[in-house]
Amino acid sequence: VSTHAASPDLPDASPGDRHWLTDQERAAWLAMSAMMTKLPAALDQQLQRDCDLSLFEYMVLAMLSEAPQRTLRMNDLAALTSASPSRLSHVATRLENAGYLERRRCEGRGRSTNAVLTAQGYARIVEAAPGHVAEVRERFIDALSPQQLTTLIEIAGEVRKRLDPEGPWEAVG
Amino acid sequence: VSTHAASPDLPDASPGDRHWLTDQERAAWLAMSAMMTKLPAALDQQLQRDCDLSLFEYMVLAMLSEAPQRTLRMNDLAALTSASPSRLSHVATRLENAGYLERRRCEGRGRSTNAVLTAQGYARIVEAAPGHVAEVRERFIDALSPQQLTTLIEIAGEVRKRLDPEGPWEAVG
DNA sequence: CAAGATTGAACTATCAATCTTC
DNA sequence: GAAGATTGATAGTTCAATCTTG
Repeated sequence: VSTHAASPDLPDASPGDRHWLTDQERAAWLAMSAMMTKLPAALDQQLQRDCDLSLFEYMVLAMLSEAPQRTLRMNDLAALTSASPSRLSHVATRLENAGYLERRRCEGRGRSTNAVLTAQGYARIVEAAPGHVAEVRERFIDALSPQQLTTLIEIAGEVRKRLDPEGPWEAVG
Repeated sequence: VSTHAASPDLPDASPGDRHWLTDQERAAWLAMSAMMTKLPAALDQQLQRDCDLSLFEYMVLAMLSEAPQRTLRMNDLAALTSASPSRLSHVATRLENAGYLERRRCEGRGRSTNAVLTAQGYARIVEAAPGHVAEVRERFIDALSPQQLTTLIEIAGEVRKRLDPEGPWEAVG
């Protein structure tokens, strides 16, 4: 019992068991499940080993490095990194203590906070990027054909609609 | 700087910056990244809210429920759930204390340990399954066409080759 | 009082070290 | 001494509560 009925060779499988997913659906889900677990783990390991950064920390610094003025509102940064406000806030505290970013209250109209990448933070991401990108290529991108990449973009788009009832602004970055 | 060059409108972008990934590759990676973060989070939430189980705990119980004798060696269970031995061991301790599984030394030749699902554990997974499967359908499976599912299985297979140098035994379960 | 953001407490995962068995 | 498995310490995430501003 996970996403389908118990194995038929089990003598005491519940009689009411039905197939919840077809074989194809089940295969897709299990494959996706394994990939979602192992791919981030592999990228995390490389970053920890070579750069003493987590994948999430990398994402935060990277998104800031690409933003105009290297600045983003905490709220937007959370959305770009798919993180909860709480998670981002904790990590921002660490990154701020490390000297990689600064937080400033939005002046003028002000209930929001800006995160700004420091020069040190920019140097850090520039240093870390090549190794990370190489890992993304080796473990992910280079494993796939252009057509598979295209389909994957479609797939992720469809899934996002189911996860974010509210709108995708547009392409990120 | 994340997986490609810094934005062109940045006055002080490093002159040596190059495109690390093509637009398509970058889009695929960012889309995948968001999906890998949000999909497990959504499934976790449903299970926590309705069943007081984490997604990983669910997977552990589910894999056991499908195994012959509802029994698996810890090592195999770790592989099936894409977890480190350490992670599985900690969770097994919790699940054992909750009465959902038992651990027994493999008798006869014995450096390995068996995890056995209890009747209580089986009841738990049977109870949790419908809600979980409904969520998997709503957030993932039903968003995709059969063709997309097929491609996704291929994609995950290719990526797995890059992540597990060693062999995939065969279809899981 | 709602939105944006942060905090502290409880929980979970990861890493290195350990223990046992072959 | 290596494989299978576990443990304890450390680090990170989540949840609920809080604080501030419009």
